[in-house]
Amino acid sequence: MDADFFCLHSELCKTLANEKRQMILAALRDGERSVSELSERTGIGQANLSQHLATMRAHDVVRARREGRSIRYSIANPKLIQAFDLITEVMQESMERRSRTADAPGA
Amino acid sequence: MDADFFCLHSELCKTLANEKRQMILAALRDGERSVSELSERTGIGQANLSQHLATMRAHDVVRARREGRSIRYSIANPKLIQAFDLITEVMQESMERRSRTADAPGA
DNA sequence: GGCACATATTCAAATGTTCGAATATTGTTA
DNA sequence: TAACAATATTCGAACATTTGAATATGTGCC
Repeated sequence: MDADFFCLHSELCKTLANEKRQMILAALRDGERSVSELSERTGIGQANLSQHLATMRAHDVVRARREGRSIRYSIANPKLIQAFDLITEVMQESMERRSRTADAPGA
Repeated sequence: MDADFFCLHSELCKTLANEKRQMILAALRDGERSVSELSERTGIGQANLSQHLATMRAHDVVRARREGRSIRYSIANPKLIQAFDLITEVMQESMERRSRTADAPGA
């Protein structure tokens, strides 16, 4: 595990670490969507959406495929969904621990 | 999944999405370490290390425990290691695909 | 070709992150 | 309690990210 490894790894993480990109990924969870569908579903404006999609394409997080007039995006690797869900679990467990600690009589 | 969810989720991701913090996590993988041990292992300076540890503490990514003069850190939730490894796999698969594509005769 | 539609790119301002130097805090031990 | 060792915090400068407005590109259809 050299410096390069951590650099690449954190680049990929950074790609996932953005509220809007997460909304986009969530919208892509159950299948391909066109940019305009994504815009409707997420409420993100056209330009910004396209920018985020470009970032994710560049890091191989999503795939683009033209179909007629529109371009349909999908999640490139199902493991990304697993990772997303794992982080969700960590988040929930940490919130549970927090509320348990706050409720504890000794605190 | 509301806006809050994505905000929290991406906050946690952001905490992981940094080269140095990843080095710290990797150094904590196989057990507790004091700050000075971490500094030696990772080559990160004291102040900066402490800043990153504070960020990770704030997001419940690591735990701190005093032992004698030093403070020993550990990873708060083993699922974080799973997530780290999943992202590693995604990264590797994406690199493999890339080199296969580059080598492909049709390209 | 020329128009309309869908998506991408460029630009610049606002905002957020990272870093080391300096300094503060806090437990431990004498 | 004073001195020390270990860690934490504050500050400001450098750098990176995010955003919408404007504009460009590409595609299908007449």
